[in-house]
Amino acid sequence: MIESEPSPNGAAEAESSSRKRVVIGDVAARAGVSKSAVSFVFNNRSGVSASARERILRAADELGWRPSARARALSRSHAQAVGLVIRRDPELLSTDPFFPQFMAGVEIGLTAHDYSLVLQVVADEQSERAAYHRFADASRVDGVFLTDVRIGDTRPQDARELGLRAVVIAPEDAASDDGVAIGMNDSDGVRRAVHHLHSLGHRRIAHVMGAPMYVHTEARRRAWREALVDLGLPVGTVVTADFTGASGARATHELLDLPEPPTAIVYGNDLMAIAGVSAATDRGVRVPEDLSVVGFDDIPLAPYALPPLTTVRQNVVAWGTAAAQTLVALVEGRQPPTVRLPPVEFVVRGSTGPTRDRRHA
Amino acid sequence: MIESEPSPNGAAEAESSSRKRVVIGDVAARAGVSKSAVSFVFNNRSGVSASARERILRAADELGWRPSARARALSRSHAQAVGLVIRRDPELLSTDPFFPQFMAGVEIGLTAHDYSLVLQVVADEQSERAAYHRFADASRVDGVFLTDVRIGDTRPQDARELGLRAVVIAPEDAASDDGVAIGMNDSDGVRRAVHHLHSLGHRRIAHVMGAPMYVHTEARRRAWREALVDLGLPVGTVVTADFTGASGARATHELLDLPEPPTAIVYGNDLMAIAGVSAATDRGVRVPEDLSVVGFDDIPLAPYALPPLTTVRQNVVAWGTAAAQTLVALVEGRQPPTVRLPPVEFVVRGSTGPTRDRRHA
DNA sequence: TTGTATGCGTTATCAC
DNA sequence: GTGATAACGCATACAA
Repeated sequence: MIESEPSPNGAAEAESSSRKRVVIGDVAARAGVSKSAVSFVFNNRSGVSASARERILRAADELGWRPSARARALSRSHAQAVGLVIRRDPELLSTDPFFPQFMAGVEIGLTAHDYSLVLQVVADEQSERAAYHRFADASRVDGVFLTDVRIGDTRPQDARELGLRAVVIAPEDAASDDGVAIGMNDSDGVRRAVHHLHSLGHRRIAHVMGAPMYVHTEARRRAWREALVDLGLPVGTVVTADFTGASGARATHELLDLPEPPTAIVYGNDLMAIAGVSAATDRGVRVPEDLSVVGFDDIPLAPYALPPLTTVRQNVVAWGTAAAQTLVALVEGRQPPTVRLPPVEFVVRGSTGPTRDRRHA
Repeated sequence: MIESEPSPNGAAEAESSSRKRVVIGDVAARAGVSKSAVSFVFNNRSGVSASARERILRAADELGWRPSARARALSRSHAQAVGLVIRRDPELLSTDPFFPQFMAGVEIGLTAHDYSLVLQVVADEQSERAAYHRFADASRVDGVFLTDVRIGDTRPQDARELGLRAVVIAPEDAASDDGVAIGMNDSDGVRRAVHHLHSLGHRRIAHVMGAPMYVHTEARRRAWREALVDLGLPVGTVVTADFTGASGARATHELLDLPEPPTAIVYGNDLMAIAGVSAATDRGVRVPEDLSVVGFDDIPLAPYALPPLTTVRQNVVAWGTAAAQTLVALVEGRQPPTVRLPPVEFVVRGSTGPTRDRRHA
């Protein structure tokens, strides 16, 4: 229970908004010790007797004092905060289930260490660079999360040059050795999707990929391709899209216009997949009778799509927590814990089904 | 273009990660002035000659110096940061288009003033209170945004007692006088939805509302009711849900089980509406032939739902920007600008249609 | 314009 | 090992 009401014996002058801020000296005076003693107690350092510690804690509690993050940041040269720069088009930002979940997970890891998360949402690359510079130059944060990693991304090096610690969130197999990485496992989900489709009898399995600049886009495409090869299936057509609904619909039309259209499509995310179903339906192609569709993300709407969407689910919250723990450790100069991320789940719903010949068989 | 490469004449010792942090004194020395002069220039204050200003800016640029947010925060007793505490269930968080867009808008308003946004995602009320206390006690932020305002919410008062400025984001008509508010205009959108349905011949128009604790839930319900009354229509059935897909589906079944089921339903958000369509379809009720459906939010998926969803769109980004400008002004003791928010839009798509008798007429 | 005190903890140095 | 004292971090406010 967090209560900051002034202790009854504290003082009658309290409660007025003009109450002076309680500072470490007040606590020290009340406990009859020096400021350093108070500081030591609040930083879990030895050198304070049990009785003194007791008095100090009580005094602090009675006065409602907590160390000022501002003063602490200055004297420690340490912001006790980490940053997240999100570069996304506004439209994509509000569909993407990644960031909200990731941030929720990050908080779990940060709150435990009393770190704050400083957020910056930007629209383009120039603002993104500026954002990292602001973080570093003004010493607002000690480290940053790097998400949406792009091919040839220089941010890991940039961060290092700016003196920021960084944790890269990227597909495992794309994780370079530039700094510590939290590995996503997109490939596994896509592989399972392809295997699932194969087991339903599909042989022409296409892929609609997202914006090609991202390493996770490429990771998913590669996983799709490799799974097909492993299964001895022909490598199907891949169409480049950009994760938006409009692009997913367009890509779907392209695929269905082919002389030999696919009987199944693996999409780079749920939004494109659902838009793809919509596009297919518009032209009389039924899902899943004529076309099976697999998404990626398992957005909360996926079960309510018509038909309910078969898709890949990852535990993004767990990544966030792991990334936060890692970054805090890095910032504090500790060895990052080895994280164990939960495996991806493949969720079979109504948008995938047996090929026509199988069904008739 | 933001570049922090050490000036060519800067020093050869640069680039090493062990470079000492450049401080204001270094800039002052290089420019041959006092620290105060440098400070004045960087705070746009008079008292520095044009030539000195010139030298100072050049020196700072060459050294790549910018005032440290940490030191500035301490000496100004001002964090130059504002906070946003998001309390949401993980599931709802990742569907809600509100927060990403709101945050994107907030950034626009904050970046202009060089403020940072500190974010905290929490799961329950106790953590929420703790989060505000942490913000205030540690002086991490100067003000906060209060979103998802609940009925009988004490956060405006709490914030004041904690010494935090606050901007409340709530429906216009629910805005109390506890602090400054940015008025959302949910009512207008709902009213237009009801009028739209009425013009299509609907007379039994139900409402599926979200979690009843929020003032915006209630604002939408009231708007629905008042619109019906204004039009001389009977007040339909209202079912309480909680903004999740599951609750929307359940509520829809409840409504369709009525002896006289509605011919149209206005939902509190798009997720429930789409889940409602799914539920209706499952039991053979066709949308829009047998049932018209209106959502709220216009999520990016709305155009790709089957059928495409008729819904209400608000410019949440604009709110965010307005809220940020207002909060910064408040924090800096200025008169908040009068904001002019764009009106809501009502987007008619395929999920609403004429009633059966109209169509046959 | 400049020197200097100030904000508030943290930490190195010293004394017991 | 306990504890106190003083310097430090860095920019800003205010008197000079």
